[in-house]
Amino acid sequence: MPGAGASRRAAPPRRAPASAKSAQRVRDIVRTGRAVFAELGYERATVTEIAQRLGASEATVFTYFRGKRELCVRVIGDWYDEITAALLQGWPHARPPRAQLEYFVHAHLRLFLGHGSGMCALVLSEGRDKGVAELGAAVLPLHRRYTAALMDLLSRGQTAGTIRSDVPLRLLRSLVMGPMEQMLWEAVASQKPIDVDGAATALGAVLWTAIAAPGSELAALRRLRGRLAQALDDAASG
Amino acid sequence: MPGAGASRRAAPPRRAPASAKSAQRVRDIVRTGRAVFAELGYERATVTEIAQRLGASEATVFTYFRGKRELCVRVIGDWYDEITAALLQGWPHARPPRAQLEYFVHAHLRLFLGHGSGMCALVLSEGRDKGVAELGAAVLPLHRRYTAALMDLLSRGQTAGTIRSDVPLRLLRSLVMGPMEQMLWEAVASQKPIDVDGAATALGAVLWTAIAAPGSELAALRRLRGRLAQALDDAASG
Amino acid sequence: MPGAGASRRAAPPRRAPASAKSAQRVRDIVRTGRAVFAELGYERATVTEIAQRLGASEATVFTYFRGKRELCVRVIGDWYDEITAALLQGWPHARPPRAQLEYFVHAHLRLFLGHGSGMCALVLSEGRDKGVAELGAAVLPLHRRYTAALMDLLSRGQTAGTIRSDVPLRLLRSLVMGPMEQMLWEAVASQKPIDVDGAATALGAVLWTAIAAPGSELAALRRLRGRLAQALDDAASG
Amino acid sequence: MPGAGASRRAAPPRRAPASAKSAQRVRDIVRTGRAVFAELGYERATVTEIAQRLGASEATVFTYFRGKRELCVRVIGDWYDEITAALLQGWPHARPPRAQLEYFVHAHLRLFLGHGSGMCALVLSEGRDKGVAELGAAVLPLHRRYTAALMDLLSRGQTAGTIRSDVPLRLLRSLVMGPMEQMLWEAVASQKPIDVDGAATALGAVLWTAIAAPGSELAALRRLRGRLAQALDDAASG
DNA sequence: CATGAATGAGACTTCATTCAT
DNA sequence: AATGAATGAAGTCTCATTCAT
Repeated sequence: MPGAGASRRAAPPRRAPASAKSAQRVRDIVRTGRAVFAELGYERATVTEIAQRLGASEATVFTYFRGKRELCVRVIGDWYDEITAALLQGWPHARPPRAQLEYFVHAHLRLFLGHGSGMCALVLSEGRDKGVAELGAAVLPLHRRYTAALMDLLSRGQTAGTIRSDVPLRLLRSLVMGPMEQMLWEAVASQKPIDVDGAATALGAVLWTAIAAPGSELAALRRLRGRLAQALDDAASG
Repeated sequence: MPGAGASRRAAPPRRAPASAKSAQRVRDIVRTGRAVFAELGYERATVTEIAQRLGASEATVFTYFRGKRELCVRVIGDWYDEITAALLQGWPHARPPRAQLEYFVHAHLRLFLGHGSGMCALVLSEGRDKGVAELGAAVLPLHRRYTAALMDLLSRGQTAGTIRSDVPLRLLRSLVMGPMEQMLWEAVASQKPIDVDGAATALGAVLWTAIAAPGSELAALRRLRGRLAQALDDAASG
Repeated sequence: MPGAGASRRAAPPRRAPASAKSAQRVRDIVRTGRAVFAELGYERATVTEIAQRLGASEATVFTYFRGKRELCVRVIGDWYDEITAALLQGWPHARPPRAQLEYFVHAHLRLFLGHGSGMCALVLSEGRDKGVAELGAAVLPLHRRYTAALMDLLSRGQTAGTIRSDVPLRLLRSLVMGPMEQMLWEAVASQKPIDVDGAATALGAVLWTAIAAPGSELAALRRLRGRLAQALDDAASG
Repeated sequence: MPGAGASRRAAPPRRAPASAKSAQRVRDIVRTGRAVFAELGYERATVTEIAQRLGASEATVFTYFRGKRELCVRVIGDWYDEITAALLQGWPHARPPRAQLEYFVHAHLRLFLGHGSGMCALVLSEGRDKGVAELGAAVLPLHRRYTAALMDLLSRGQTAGTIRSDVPLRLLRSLVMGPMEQMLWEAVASQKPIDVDGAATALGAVLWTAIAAPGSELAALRRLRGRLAQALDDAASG
């Protein structure tokens, strides 16, 4: 454990990214790192490769980042910043919930599949790897921030009565995000570009019917069935 | 019927697994490999670790498997054989579609989270890693076989009119599998055992409403209400 | 008079330290370097660390010193200048040899263990490292200068007859310095402050009896024994 | 009894050194490692160099040793085993204390300066390095074991009255070992072979007078003189 | 059949040092 | 005079994989 002396600096590895030049260098490295990580995944990506594409030496990368993992965290964070901003920028606040959901579905697919879908695979796969726990821990809050608008939409929908309230919010989120992730994986696996718009429209429609509040009679009947099932259970076990 | 899955094992590893002793050796390696891969993930698992737990030398592993990747494919295949068999064995063919769906949800969560959820993480995460493309390619048909019964159920449901037909079959599958995968990830990430039964029941109900044919549910519920009222009447007057 | 020691600094580092400002800069670097080298030892100390504590850039250090090694040599030289001056300043020239020896023992321990004993370890350990041969070569004359007063004392003692003359001067020095170095190492290794005064007093007494001239009869007898042993040897081998 | 050094090698790195071949390989690596560490010191020695001289790959070294540090500890331990055994093997238990001391001085110089004196510098210098704390910690008990016979000698001498009792045992040891270490350093620094026998004889004599009980020496010498005179008389008259 | 032993190919990381500004 | 920035050159260590016995 070299350098175990006294109070070394926690944040930057060696150089303070104060100047404009330095900041630009950091941006370059992050951009190149994104390309390599997206293309190869975390484990197969090497700092050597990143440095080569950057036209710099490996040491330069380590001048700005403490290591491969930190760079990857930064790359993912950077990407989330970007897509979160893009998501929010176009959010149709004025439109009805269903339109907002459709916007989210649309935007989500488009953003995650943009630029070769490499980042999608990186985030969805390595972000959960047990081998790199810190990565997962770093991704979680970013993802939460990214889905915050959706959660807000669902929550307000429940309050307003347009979205079903018989299901906890978290499950609603899974109901929306889960199928989308499936589609994303299929797209990534098939390696060929899919019709994002078409898929998004179809998915949006389906998801809405899945989470929308049912008609009043249907809702009442569902409640009736639930109570009946419960009563039967009680009678059977009591 | 373990090992019967598809046409894996295209070329024999190095020598033909002819004798019974050899077959037993293969089984032992696969079992040990499953433990190690489940515990550490693909990248962090080492052949050395597997050999050590096996009480054999690394070379022995390579006597029966062409390499780490092939062993992992075999481990996953073996596991899919197991859970697919378990899934089918208890399948309630005689019961109505909704019950079958609920069975599937239940069984799926239970099987994927069984024995420490390590295999769940392995399959869901590394199985999609771009770094090990062959792994993903090998997992896909296994997963298809695993979900075949569900697809069949959905397909027949559409034909019978109990499941909505306004959505292509593949999307329906995503609608079912996606939310479940979300739950699995949450369970894996939280590291603590969850109430599988409770979650399965809740999820089953929600998923059914999401995929059921709208009209059919309403009609079925109305019938239920009618029969219930009749029964009450009979009881009162009898 | 720091820096006056011997003929160090054969070639100017890079630019002539002409101005007063420059001289001050050199002093600052040497002071900071002493702290870092003392704390971490030669190998583990880094120019980066020194520059950071200095609040300057690494390049600045190289502006004034040809490299890490040269800086370290200078740091050690500076330190020797200091302790040599301190040693001589309080030297009790007027008092008898034994008192002078005791003063030396006292002062030596105090000086070498002062300020955390880091310099003690640096000089005793790294100063002899073969990996940094130049360091050892640079330290030797400094150490000689430091012990010059002791040598003088011993020499005059021999002449005066108060210190045994049956032992060459160099061996006498080892007889004095050796045990002290042992004590210093024990102190450094144990990491805890020792009772310097007590140890010095005890050591001083012992060392004096070890180097003091014996009574005349004892001395004569020792000479007799020596000649006898020599004669026996000659007879045996001749 | 080489190899008897405590329970080092807590867990082998990867391969169990069970077989004879393996044990031989370990011996070869340790021998080569000794040469390289002795020649270059700990920091400047590289595993690459060791492997090259061994005619093997670096990986082979790491197969048998967890790392550079562990190998160095083993090298030093091995060396101490050797010199401790050699020291004890020739120990003149039957002879008087002074002869034993002279034997020790002789043997110590010879052993530490044997084979190029590289190990001497390694042990004396790096063994105390703060940078490699584990090394120092590993060397200490070995050195204690090495000096155990000396300590025993001193202790018994005090009890018997032949060695001065006005000084604690530990200080006595410093009084003996310290000057010897000084001589060793001078020998190492000068890079040229010294007259070990001559130096040892001189040093032995001096050290004895430094630690012997004052009265006892005088008495012994008087007896010697008496017997010598008697012998001369006899020879003259006979 | 089993394996002990060896290793090639790299991965990540560190640092003293240079140079243009 | 000062330094921000870049890097060459090593260094330690890991592991899947091969092969002779």
